[in-house]
Amino acid sequence: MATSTPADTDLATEVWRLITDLLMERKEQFPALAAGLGLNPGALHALMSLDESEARSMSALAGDWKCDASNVTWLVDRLEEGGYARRRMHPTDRRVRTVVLTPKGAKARSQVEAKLHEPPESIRRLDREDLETLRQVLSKLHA
Amino acid sequence: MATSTPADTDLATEVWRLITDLLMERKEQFPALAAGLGLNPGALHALMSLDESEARSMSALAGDWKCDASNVTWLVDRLEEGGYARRRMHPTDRRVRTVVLTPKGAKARSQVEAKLHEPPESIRRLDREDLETLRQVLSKLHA
DNA sequence: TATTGTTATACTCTATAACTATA
DNA sequence: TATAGTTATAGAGTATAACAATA
Repeated sequence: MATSTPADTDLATEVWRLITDLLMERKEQFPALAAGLGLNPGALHALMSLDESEARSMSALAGDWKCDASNVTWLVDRLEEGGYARRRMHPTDRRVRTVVLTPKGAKARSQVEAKLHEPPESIRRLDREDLETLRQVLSKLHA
Repeated sequence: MATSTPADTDLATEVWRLITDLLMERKEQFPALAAGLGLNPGALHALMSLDESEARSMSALAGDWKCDASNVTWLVDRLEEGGYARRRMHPTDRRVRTVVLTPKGAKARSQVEAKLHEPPESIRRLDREDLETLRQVLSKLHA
C-alpha cells in the first residue's frame, strides 16, 4: 500500500527490535538461516556468540553455551569446517585453545543479525504515527 | 508498583497474545513445559496440535508435523505412554489408525496453552492506557 | 499394484567417561 | 595431582528403506 520513507524503515526496525528484545529469543527463521550456512541451529547459536577480535577458550565456551566440553569440540569442528572460526594457541598456557571468528564468520554473523532484526511485512506496513506510538509504549518495558 | 485490576489483566493477556501471535512461535518455556509432562519438545508440539474430538490419521499427522511417518509412530507412542493420546481404528479402512487426545491430554494441552498466553511481568506492569494503546495499534497487524 | 503404518537401520546432535598433554 | 581439550562411546530424536496388512 503506502511506501516507506527511510525514516519509517528505521522506525520499523527499531519497533521490531523492541518486540524481539522483549521476547529474548526469536528462534523461528533460525533453523533455516543455519541451514543456509551449512550449520545446525546449535552451531549457528555458537557462531553468534563469537567475535573476530575477542578470543575465548574452549572451556569458557562450554560455560557460555551451557553444554559439555566435548560438544564444544564438536561444534567448533563444524565452524572450522565451514571456515567460520578457527582455533588458536594460547600465548602462555599450551593446554588451552582459543577460538575466534574468521572474516567469513564475522560477515555471516552480521548478516544473520541483520536478518533477525528485519521487521516483518506487517510491521513495515504501519504508518509513522503507529510506529511512533509503539516505540513509545514498548520502550517502557525496558524498565 | 500499581496493582492490576481484573480488566487490566485481561488486557495484558490480550496484548501479549497479539505479540506472540505475530511471532508465530515462542519456543522458550516450551522445553521446560514439555519436560514437566514427561515429553520432549517435539512430542509436546504434537500434543498441542491434537484434539479430543477430531481424529487424525497417522499420515495426516505426518503432513501436519512435517516429519516422516516413522517419526509419527514414535511420537504417538510417546503420547500413548504418557496417557495423553490413543490410537483408534478407522471405521471403514482397516489400514488406517487415527489419533485423539485422552481427557488427560486435552487438559494438559489447555494448561500449556494458558501458560504460553500468560503475559510476562513487564507487560503486566503497564497501565491500562498503555495496554489499550498497544492493543489498538497491534490489532492493525492482523490485516 | 498402491497405500498405511510399523519395524529395522542409520545419521545427527548431545552427553558421560576414558585418555593425552600440559601445568 | 589437577586442568584443558580430545577421543571413545552411548543415548535421544530424526530420517530412509524394507516390510506386513489391507485396499
